[in-house]
Amino acid sequence: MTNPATMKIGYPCINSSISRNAPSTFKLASYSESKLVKTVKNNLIYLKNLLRYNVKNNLLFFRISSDLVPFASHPVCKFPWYIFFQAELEQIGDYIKKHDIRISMHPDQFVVLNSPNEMIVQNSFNELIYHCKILDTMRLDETAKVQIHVGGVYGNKLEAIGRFIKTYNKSLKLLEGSIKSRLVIENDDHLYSIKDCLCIHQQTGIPIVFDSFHHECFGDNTEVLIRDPLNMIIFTWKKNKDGLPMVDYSSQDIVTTSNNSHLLFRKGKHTATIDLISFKKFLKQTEGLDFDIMLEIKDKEKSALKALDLVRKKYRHFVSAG
DNA sequence: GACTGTCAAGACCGT
DNA sequence: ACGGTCTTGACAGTC
Repeated sequence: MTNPATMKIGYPCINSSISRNAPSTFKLASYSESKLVKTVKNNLIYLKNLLRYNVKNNLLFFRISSDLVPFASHPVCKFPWYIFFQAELEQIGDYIKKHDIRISMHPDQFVVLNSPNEMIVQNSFNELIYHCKILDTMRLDETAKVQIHVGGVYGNKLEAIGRFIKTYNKSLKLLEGSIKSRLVIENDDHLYSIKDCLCIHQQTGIPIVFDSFHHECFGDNTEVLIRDPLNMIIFTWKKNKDGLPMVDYSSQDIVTTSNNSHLLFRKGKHTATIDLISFKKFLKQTEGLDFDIMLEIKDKEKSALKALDLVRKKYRHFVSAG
């Protein structure tokens, strides 16, 4: 049985029921140190409010926004924000640890470790260093992960995978911070499948995040199995070191087409809110497997609350017994 | 106040 | 070689 006492439910980056009192970022052209300090200060206040909301509502898995410190990995930023805001970051870290909140971060598509272009790889390193610096300064352990996609294919997937493995095994450990121990890879929707990620795992030991939506989109799957691939990635996580496996979940937007009477998936589109019938099916298919789940759905915390409610009802006997 | 173009960054695809 | 698209929110400028 999936254990509702350990499974954590969360959502990424923003919460639509918590208002902001100031801009979260600004344009590069208007960069200044004072603007950066002001913005980060506000972002940290927002993050604290958001975490308090999450604790109050039992949403104990959260993805911290990559925009916490705007332009942190850009050459324009020489400001040692991690020293300036050290006390506040530590304080947030203490709160996270106190309430046992699971944390992840997800750098944008610009992190491409297997690019043939050295500059792009270097920029990717800088971006990873930035992400880890946040988690390190918060003094979070290795269960707080930074998830990325494998990258491009460049006409030869085998070579591209080879470059990824070489970079991971040789270069990443030379970088500062906890990058190598925090990095995890996620299957994407058209280039690297779970199978491809497993191939990389075999030669690196990198844990794999299972994205159910990308898995459904990948290739021409007519009948998509969830349980088998999920079962395979679970063993890529070392429970004591990495924590529970992470799963990204979102539901397909189903649309009708004019020239076809069947309902078709429009690949890559997310629904506005969680489809509880699909989610129920997902829970049924994954019964007995232990993981934390991140709901990547437009209305963020609202869907997470609906999902939590469903899980609680489904496992009422467990919760009341435990 | 509403609307719209634009934003640091990459890869891929069709033309 | 080049522009559009992916995806996406929110800033910033315009009316």
